[in-house]
Amino acid sequence: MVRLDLNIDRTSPVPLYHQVAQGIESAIHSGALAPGSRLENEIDLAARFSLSRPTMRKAMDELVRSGLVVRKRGVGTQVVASQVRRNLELSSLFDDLQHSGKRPTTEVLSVAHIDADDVTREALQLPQGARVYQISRVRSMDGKPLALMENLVRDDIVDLDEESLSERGLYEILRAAGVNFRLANQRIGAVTANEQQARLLKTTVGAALVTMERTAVDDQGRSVETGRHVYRADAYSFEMTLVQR
Amino acid sequence: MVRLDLNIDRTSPVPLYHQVAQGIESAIHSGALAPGSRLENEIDLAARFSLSRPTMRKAMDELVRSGLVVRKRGVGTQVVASQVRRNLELSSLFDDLQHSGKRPTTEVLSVAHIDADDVTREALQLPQGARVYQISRVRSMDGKPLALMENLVRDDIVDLDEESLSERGLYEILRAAGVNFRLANQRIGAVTANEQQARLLKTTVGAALVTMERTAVDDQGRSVETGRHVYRADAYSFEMTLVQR
DNA sequence: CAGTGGTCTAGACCACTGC
DNA sequence: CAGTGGTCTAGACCACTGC
Repeated sequence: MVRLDLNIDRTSPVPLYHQVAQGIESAIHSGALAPGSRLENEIDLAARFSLSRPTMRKAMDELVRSGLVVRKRGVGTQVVASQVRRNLELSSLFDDLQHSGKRPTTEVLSVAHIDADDVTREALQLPQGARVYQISRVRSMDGKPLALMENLVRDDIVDLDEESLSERGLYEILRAAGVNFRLANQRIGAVTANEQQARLLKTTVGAALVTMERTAVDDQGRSVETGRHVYRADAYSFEMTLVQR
Repeated sequence: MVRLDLNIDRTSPVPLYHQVAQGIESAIHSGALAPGSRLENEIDLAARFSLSRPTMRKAMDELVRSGLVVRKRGVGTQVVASQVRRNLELSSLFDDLQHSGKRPTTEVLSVAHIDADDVTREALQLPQGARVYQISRVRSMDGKPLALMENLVRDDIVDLDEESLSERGLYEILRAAGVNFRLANQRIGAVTANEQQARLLKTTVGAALVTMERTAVDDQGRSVETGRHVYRADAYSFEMTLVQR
C-alpha cells in the first residue's frame, strides 16, 4: 500500500477531481504506484487531500473508466498491470498522428458541393433536397500513403475548399467553426484493395485494408459529418480499452 | 419540451439513478422523447421524481456516456438523432450472437496445456516457467464459419477441456469460475486469409479478414486471457459509439 | 439577466468481502 | 466483525449561453 502524494491547486480552473485523477495517473505512469499495488481507501484519500468523498469518488471513476485501476466492493482499488493503453477517442486520424509526433500530410483529391443522396441524407438526418460537401483525401506519413478518406459534411456550418483542407484536418476546421463534437457511431471492418484503392495507397490489388465508417454528432445533436475511410492494414490498426459498464 | 413520466421503485435493489436512466432510455426508444427534443432541466426533473440532484445527474451521465443525449452548459439536454447504437462492450462473440437471437455453435479444434512463450507471458504478466491453456476454436452461425479464435488462458483459475468449451463460451466458463471481468485492451486490424484460415472459414485464400487481439483483465487486476481472433469480413464488423471524454 | 449544466461539500446508510 | 466501495441526500456557488 503506497502513500500517495499529490499537488492540488484550488485556484486552478481545472476541476479538483480531474487534478486528482491526473495526479494518480502520473503516479502510475512514473511507477510510484506499481502495477498490482493497492491504493488507500477513498475516504482516507479524500481526508488527506481535504476533499469531499464525492469529489474523490469522481476522480476514481475517471481512473476506472480509463482502465488504469479496478475496484471491488469490500476489497479495495488496485492498479492494473501496465500495458499500452489507448482509448479510442473522438478524434481524427490527423489528430492521432500529430499527437504521436509524426508529420501527417494530406492530399485533397476532390471537394464538391453536391446534392445529398439518400444514404447520406439518412446518415446526416437531412431533409430532401439538402446539399453536402463531398471530400476525397489521401493521408500520408513520411510520404507513404496511409489512408483514403471520403467524407460527407453538411453545408450549413462552414464553407470548405481544397486549400484549407490541405492545411488543416477536417475536424480542426469544423471545431474552429464552433462545432463541439460529442459522440460518434462507427463501424470497423476489412476489405481487400481494388484497383483504384491500390493505386492511391501505393499497394497491390488484393492487399488487406481496414475500413472505418463513422458519423459524428455535435453538442446540438446535429449529425455533422459522415465518412468512409480505408487504411492500409500493414500501417494502421485501432486500439482501444473497453471498460465494463 | 416533453413532460417525462417515469415509474421509480424505491424498494428495488436497482439503483435509483439507473432506474431513471433506463426509464429515459425507454422513452427515447419508444419515441415518447423524439430525436432532437429537449429534456427538462435536471433540477426540475430531480424535484419531480423526488430525487436529489446528484442522483439525477448520475442518471444523465449514464445517458451521455451511452450516446443517447448530448448536454451543453447554459443550454440544456437534447436527445440525439436516433441511429443504430451499439456499444462495444466487454463481452465475447458468443455473447454477442446469443443476445442477437442467433444460434452460435463452436467447434473446438484443440485444447493444450503448454509452457507460455515470451509474448504470452508478457501479455498475461506471468512469471518465467508459467503454463497456460492454448485453445483453438471455430465459431459458426447457421453452419457458416464466422470466426477463428486462438486464446491463451492462465491455468490457475479453472481447468479447461474440449467438452466444456464446446458447450459454453470461454467467457461464460470463466465467469462461472468466479472471474469478474473489468476491462480489456484490444486492437482491431485486417489481414488476408492464408491457406489454413481459408480452409477453416470456408472462404478463399486472399479474402479479407478482420483481426482482433484482446487481453482481458479481471477485478483483481489479473490478466486472465489473451487472444487473437480473425473474422470473415463479409460476416462481421465492430460497431461502437464513442463519447467525448 | 434568467436559465442551464458543472463542481463541490459534509454528511448518512448500506452491501459486500475476507478474516 | 472491520474495512471497503456503492448509493443517496440537501444543499451551495459558479460558468456559460442566449436573449
